[in-house]
Amino acid sequence: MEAAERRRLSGELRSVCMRVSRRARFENITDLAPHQFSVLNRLNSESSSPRKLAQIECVSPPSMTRTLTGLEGRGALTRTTDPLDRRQVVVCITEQGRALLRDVRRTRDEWMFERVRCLSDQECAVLSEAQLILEKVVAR
Amino acid sequence: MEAAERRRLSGELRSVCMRVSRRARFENITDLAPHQFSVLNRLNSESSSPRKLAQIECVSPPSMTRTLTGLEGRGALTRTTDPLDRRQVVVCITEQGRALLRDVRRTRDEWMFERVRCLSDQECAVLSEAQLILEKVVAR
DNA sequence: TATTGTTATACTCTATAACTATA
DNA sequence: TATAGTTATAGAGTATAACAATA
Repeated sequence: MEAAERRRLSGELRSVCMRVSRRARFENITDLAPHQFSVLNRLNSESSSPRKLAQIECVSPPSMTRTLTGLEGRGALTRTTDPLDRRQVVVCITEQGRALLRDVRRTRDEWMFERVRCLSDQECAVLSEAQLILEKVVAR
Repeated sequence: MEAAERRRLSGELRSVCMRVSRRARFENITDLAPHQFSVLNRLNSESSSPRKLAQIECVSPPSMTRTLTGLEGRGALTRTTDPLDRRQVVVCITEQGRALLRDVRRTRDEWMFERVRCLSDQECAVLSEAQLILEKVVAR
């Protein structure tokens, strides 16, 4: 495939991915803000500290304090002092937090599934292959 | 393809589209906020009024006023009174606004193209088919 | 009186700077 | 003195309610 054609494809793909993303997010009011979801999602993999979370999320420490306070107030995470270095705080997701995360994912996925279920087997096969390629694209 | 498998595919696809979207947007500081881009993009197709824009963008009229004031201050659009109904304001994109829009698109598409250019012809063919299917998905 | 757009005001999320506690 | 986290304060974006201009 020529470079010009690839450039056109890139633009179209980027555009359609953004529209899928936008609709899956906006058409489902999950009452969990994007930054809250992102932090909770991160904590689902492993516990962390406010500072590390702020760095990973590219947000200032005070902003992260606020985000954590909100999630803590909803029982989605706990903040405890690190016994080895009492300056640090250990942030852990709770079972309630995990449940919240599952709800959000389910709601978003539901939007997509409603549409994918109407496609032909052949179309699904193409999307299945495409998904693997896009994983490679986004991994870089 | 079975429903369970389709459900899995939907989830994976939704997730990868969101990651593509996020990276294409965040890794390019374009100095045009998402809501500004969206409005300007709309005006690129046709001129409109603040009220119509607020409805289309699902935003309150005062918020739209603010957004328009910001874009007007940058010379990206003009606001003129409609001579036929002097209550209404006609919002038009300027040549400077169109140039701004092109810049943002180019920067975002460049991120995608850098990755698509490294794929095989076969992979591009799959993505090309997938793009058309996703257009159908997102149109619903 | 109804409609369009803006201003007034408040709430949320963001940031930088100042502060507290610990190392 | 340096570091982790929070509080103080200010700057964008959002909203609803109140207002001015026009129909």
